[in-house]
Amino acid sequence: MATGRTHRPATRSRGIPEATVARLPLYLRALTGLSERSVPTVSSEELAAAAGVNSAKLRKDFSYLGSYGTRGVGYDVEYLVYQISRELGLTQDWPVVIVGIGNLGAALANYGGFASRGFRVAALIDADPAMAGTPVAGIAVQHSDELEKIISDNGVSIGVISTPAGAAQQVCDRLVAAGVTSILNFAPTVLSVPDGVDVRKVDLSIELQILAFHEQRKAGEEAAGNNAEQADAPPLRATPASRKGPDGDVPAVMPA
Amino acid sequence: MATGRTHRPATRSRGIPEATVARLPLYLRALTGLSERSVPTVSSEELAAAAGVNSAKLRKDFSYLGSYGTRGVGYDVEYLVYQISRELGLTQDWPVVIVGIGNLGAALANYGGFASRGFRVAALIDADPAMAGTPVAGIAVQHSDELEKIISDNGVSIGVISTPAGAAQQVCDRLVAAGVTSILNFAPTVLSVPDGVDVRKVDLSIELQILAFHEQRKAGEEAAGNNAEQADAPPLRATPASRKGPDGDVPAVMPA
DNA sequence: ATGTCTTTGTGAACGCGTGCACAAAGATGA
DNA sequence: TCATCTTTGTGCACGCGTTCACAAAGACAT
Repeated sequence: MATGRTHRPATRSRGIPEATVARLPLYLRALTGLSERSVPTVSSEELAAAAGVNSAKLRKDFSYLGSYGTRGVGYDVEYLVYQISRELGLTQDWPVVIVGIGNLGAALANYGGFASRGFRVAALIDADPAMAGTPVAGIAVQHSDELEKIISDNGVSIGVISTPAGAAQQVCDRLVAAGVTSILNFAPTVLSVPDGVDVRKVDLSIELQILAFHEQRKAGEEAAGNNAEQADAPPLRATPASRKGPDGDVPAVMPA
Repeated sequence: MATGRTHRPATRSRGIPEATVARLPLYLRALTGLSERSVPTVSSEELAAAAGVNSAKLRKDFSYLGSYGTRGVGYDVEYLVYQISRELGLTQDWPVVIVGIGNLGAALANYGGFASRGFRVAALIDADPAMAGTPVAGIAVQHSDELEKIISDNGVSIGVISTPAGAAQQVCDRLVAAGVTSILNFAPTVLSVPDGVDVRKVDLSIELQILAFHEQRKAGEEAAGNNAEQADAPPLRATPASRKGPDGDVPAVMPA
């Protein structure tokens, strides 16, 4: 998962653990698939396999929602779809604005999964006056001057930021001031928001770096298998290449 | 954060906790900013604020890497940048392939943060023959027939999947068979991979649903403030709207 | 009606991650 | 050289999340 949790100060919402909430969409997706194939009931074991989790975990997750299963049989697919949808708040309509219609913003606007489950793109907003009026995914881009009015008129409470990093905090502030209380941030920056506002961030670069770490570790262990010494030595695979970053990435500067 | 962790079977790599690894890129970004402004040293308190974390957590994270600070002074910025980069494996070059050049794939190819830190887009691959040869972000798209050869020739170990959900598992299998051992998955599917292959997923839809949950909770609590009764009742804000899904989303079916 | 068999729901144990609070370390100044 | 002051590094406790293992519950057959 490429998501970064941000400050949740031990506020277990209505008794449902945050970790469970994060898995509910996963279950919902698996259940929707079963529903489309007209499967009437499903056991915790089967559903867990489809969602890629442990069956005990799944049962415990569902137990936070209530006793929706039938012992000896399993769970009623349609009923569970409805219960999870309701718990996640997907039975109501969520107007969403996307700010920053570059490559990524356009991709998000075109993303089918957006509209499919209660989320409706209320507006696309960009700071470039030249973009105003241009249709993207069938919706005309509006200039950021209109931001406050759009939020207010449409009762938008969820905003997506896909601007460059430099503009993100400013856009965030305006969204919050206009009434947005949930933000999905794609810009590589730490956003600071007042209490009561939720921020989730999606950061491609961080995900890649985490993968690189594990990749390097695999290569290091492999090399350690050949070598006799402890794996504490630097991995001796490939050329270190001595990266020359833009800001003078010198080999190493011993401190003091 | 919009990332989904996937199966890490308690394999704390080289003693560095997974949670710490996930934060290292955050620190690195903050440090790079300081480095560009030629700040020589930084205290754990300052750096923690810049990265949006607790200072004690930051110090503990760094303690897993070694004792790189100087008591009474703080951390040498350049030195720390180098150490974290090395630990994350960013001092070497990582060729990456992106499979599925739709809106999202194109956005990823154009994403600057990609190339900036050791990651190099080795190839863009798409299944549509009509796309072959089309330049995206300055790189000609290649047909998926070439996938195995590209992976092999360039020594690619990291693959990004931005195909539709239906094609993801198949692409994943081919990538793994060709030698890829780390996958960043943008398709809304659970990928199954053999042991030794790392998968991280980025799922926009899941992030939005988590936000919707908290948003609904806020609205519910607010309503409970006005109302006298317990907050266990359904939130009475806005119209439930009775979503009519594509697959017959009837109000509710009581089980048995 | 009774017994068997399947599957849920959960009590309990364990491990990881977080944050407090403080001792150790070193810089700085007299 | 010695005292003071700042900041690191970490021992410890606590809470959340995960997993095991099993009793309770219900379906189904006889």
